[in-house]
Amino acid sequence: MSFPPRYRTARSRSRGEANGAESRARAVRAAIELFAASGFQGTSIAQVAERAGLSQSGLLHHFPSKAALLAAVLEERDARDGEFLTSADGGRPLGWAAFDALAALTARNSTRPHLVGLFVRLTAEATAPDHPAHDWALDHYAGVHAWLVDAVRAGRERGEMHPGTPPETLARSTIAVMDGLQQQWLLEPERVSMVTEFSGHVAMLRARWGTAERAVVSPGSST
Amino acid sequence: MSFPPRYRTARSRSRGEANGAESRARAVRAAIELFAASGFQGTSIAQVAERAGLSQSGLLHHFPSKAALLAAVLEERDARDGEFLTSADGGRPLGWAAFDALAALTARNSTRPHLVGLFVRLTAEATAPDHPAHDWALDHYAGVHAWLVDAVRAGRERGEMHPGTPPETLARSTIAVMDGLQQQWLLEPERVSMVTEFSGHVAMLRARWGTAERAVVSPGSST
DNA sequence: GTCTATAAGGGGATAGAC
DNA sequence: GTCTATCCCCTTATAGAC
Repeated sequence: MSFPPRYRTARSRSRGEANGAESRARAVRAAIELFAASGFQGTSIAQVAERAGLSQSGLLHHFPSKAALLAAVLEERDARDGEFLTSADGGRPLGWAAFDALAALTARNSTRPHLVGLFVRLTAEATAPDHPAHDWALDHYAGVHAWLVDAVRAGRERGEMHPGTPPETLARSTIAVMDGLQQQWLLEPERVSMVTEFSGHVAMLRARWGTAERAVVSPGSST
Repeated sequence: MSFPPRYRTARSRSRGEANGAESRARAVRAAIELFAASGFQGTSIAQVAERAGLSQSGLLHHFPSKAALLAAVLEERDARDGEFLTSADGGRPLGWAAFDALAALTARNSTRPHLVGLFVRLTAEATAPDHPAHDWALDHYAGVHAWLVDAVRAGRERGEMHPGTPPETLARSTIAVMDGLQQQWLLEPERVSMVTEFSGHVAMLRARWGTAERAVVSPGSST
């Protein structure tokens, strides 16, 4: 049992000691930024250490290997945007509300290039079965896909969506649009607006699968 | 001036000599496969050399640097699927025909995981401004985007598509769907059918933006 | 908890023989 | 056109001092 918040004292600081948890957190933040910019394979732990203000071995004290550092990074990432897809009360948005939640997530993402870069690069690398983030990628997609499929089923039952709406296909392609837009936006941030394009996509889905209960945009209208 | 097709003779073979063009081509093929599986950063030129049946220096005789090898790989890739988006007579498909051409390309791609892996990994890496394939990625997206925008404009003028159809947004999101599906398919080839999902997407676009001149799928129908 | 030192190997690229 | 030998730097990881 240790007393939770240990702050640095003048004495400990002069001896080069720091709060371990603090150093660890700095390292994770540094790793997110560097993995985001150059990928996991394209980043060395020495670079991460330098940005975190640690020596390479100092860093490896907190994470036994580079893969362990990656695991910590992924955990942090999921924590940061998993909260976004569940409301404060733990309930999940259903029907069109789920698509609106994704649009909101896209809007937030467009202010966080770090996290987007991390995601785009990592999912591409992690396609390889032997990549340390491979299982994470599988879990991630399984989770989002199931979440969205459930939301569409609920939307159908509530009468927000046509009975013929295909949940799997809708989920799959919507996730694909998000990922593809992130990729294009990273490449040319000034030319591509993730928010506009994704909102357009959702509007189109509403026009195709929405029922009269909710706004159906007719061809030729703006927005 | 050299006499174009130089074949290996028993004598040259015994001296360890081979047709240069042949070795070069083997190297490019090997590089495509390895870059596809592990990315550019994740592949060493020694690995490429081994697969091509050359020593590392033998490989570097044909390509002065690893980046030069990458350039050759990208050139080869573009040659292989650029032909697909222009008809035999050099004309380009317009209106819905362009989307059908993309669907056909998707079908072909699903038999060529090598090229898909190459594309997905490389475009993700190449998002970084200092990546050797960055300019290629910019050109690639600019080209496909312009191609599709033109096709949609033509479709509107022909009356195949509603006058309110937004060319840029439609192009952007369709490309995003393709890229995103490729990514998901690479991760789980057995669970994801690029062809089915992309065709579904195109069918939805027809339902939303198509005019009576062409089939409009009504909600609830299959396919 | 953090450091220096070092091991042990891989990376891209060059020189020069054949 | 291809090879062997070599250079030099960067990589991950460990040992042990403080």
